[in-house]
Amino acid sequence: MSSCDTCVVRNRAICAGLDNQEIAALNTMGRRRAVSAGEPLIWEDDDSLLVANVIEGVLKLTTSTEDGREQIVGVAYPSDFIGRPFGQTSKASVVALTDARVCVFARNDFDRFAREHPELEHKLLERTLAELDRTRSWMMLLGRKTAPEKIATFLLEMSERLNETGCAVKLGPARRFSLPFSRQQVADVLGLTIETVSRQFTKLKNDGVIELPSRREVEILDRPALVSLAG
Amino acid sequence: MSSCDTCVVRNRAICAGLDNQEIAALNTMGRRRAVSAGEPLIWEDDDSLLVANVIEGVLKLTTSTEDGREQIVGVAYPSDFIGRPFGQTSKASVVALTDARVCVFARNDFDRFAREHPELEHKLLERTLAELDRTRSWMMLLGRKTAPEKIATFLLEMSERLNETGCAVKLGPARRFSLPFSRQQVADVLGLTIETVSRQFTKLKNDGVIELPSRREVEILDRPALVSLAG
DNA sequence: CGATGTGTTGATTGACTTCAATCTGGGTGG
DNA sequence: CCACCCAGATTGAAGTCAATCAACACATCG
Repeated sequence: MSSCDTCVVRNRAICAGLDNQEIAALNTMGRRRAVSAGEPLIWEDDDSLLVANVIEGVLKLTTSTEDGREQIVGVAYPSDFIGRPFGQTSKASVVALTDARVCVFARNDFDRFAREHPELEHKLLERTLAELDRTRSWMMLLGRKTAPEKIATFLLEMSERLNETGCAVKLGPARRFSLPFSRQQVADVLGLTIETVSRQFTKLKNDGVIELPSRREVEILDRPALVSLAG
Repeated sequence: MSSCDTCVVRNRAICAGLDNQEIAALNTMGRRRAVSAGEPLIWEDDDSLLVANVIEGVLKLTTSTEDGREQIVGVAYPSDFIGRPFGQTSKASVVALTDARVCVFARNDFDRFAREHPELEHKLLERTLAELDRTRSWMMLLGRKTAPEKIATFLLEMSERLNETGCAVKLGPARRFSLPFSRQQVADVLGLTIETVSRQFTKLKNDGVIELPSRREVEILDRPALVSLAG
């Protein structure tokens, strides 16, 4: 009985496209693990001992300065791959934002397996290239955009990313969604302070661009306005 | 007569480790191209038609907003790989900062060749993962560091990167080097304005941390101070 | 030697942060 | 059941860092 058989991200994760024998081999190497909200999975600057596929939930990748400033450098959704294969240390911490389930592998085992299975490495390469693209466009946001632009861009990105997590069918961007981030975490994504995030949110609400049914809920009332604000 | 035979980055670029037959095949696909300082090689949002290895010189990867703000999202040195394989469009422009020589491939050809040569894809994966690490640590700088910290971090990174370009032997960081960037370009790397960059440079000079023999030259007088300022 | 592009320096402004007070809502124990 | 608690969020006032605006310096090149 293979747990891969029942895996909901089986067709979207890097495992997609592997044959039954390969899946079976991967299955013996990996194991499921639950990570509850707030719990860390990987520590910055630690030896890179494990890698994983996200099955369910959302996790943040962060780097910190010695004096405690934090920057969220990536967000992992279901079917995303996390950890640092082929490297000695992990340059970012990984912490669950929501309760999550992941499929973890010892990095050594995974590295060896990947090198023997070019199709898997290719999937990983495609994913890494896409992540690099996304990360670079986020650099533009961090370096050159104003607070209002950052918030607008963030909300648009959220409304897209949080909808992909469903099924294979490509849905449009969500009109209403539940943020997996606290205000502080939004600030850590955008390179702002919690107060600035709060102020910008209420401004958008007062301007009739969004509605905020609860702390974590966002409803986009005027998407074109948001797009125009995103710069 | 293969031009790869005489290639100075042959043992550091992704071509390293390929056998003679593979090198010969790559050689028929690629061609050398000179790019003079300021000349673009790839345009943002254009179809991704070519990829390349940097043989000599330094190039910048940039993204821009509609209203002309620019952010440098990466810098490519000799032996680095540029362009977007396995993707329809390039998300960043590539422009030469200095006179440069590159070895370009039609993306189609390269993609096909790479898929048939797992060792090459593996090299590319390792490179892409390393670049992602570097990019993420730059996000921390952009989002959370102050102007003095940005400048100090930048100078330290320059003193390291500009020395790796030599030979395979691992040299220590350079004490003195020539920036491949104008003040405006330094600003575009750090998410600052040209005036702020200039002021921070002169402040470091007045504090005896660095010397500025000419506009492009930098000499590090007090590295520990710089490390401590980098935050 | 002027012309032009690049860099520096100064004065002022403004956006975001910081500091501080208050609010809110979900959970708990009396 | 509801008063209380408390972390998270909002709002306000004041401060600061970097941007902007503006003038000038310097080098390179016809």
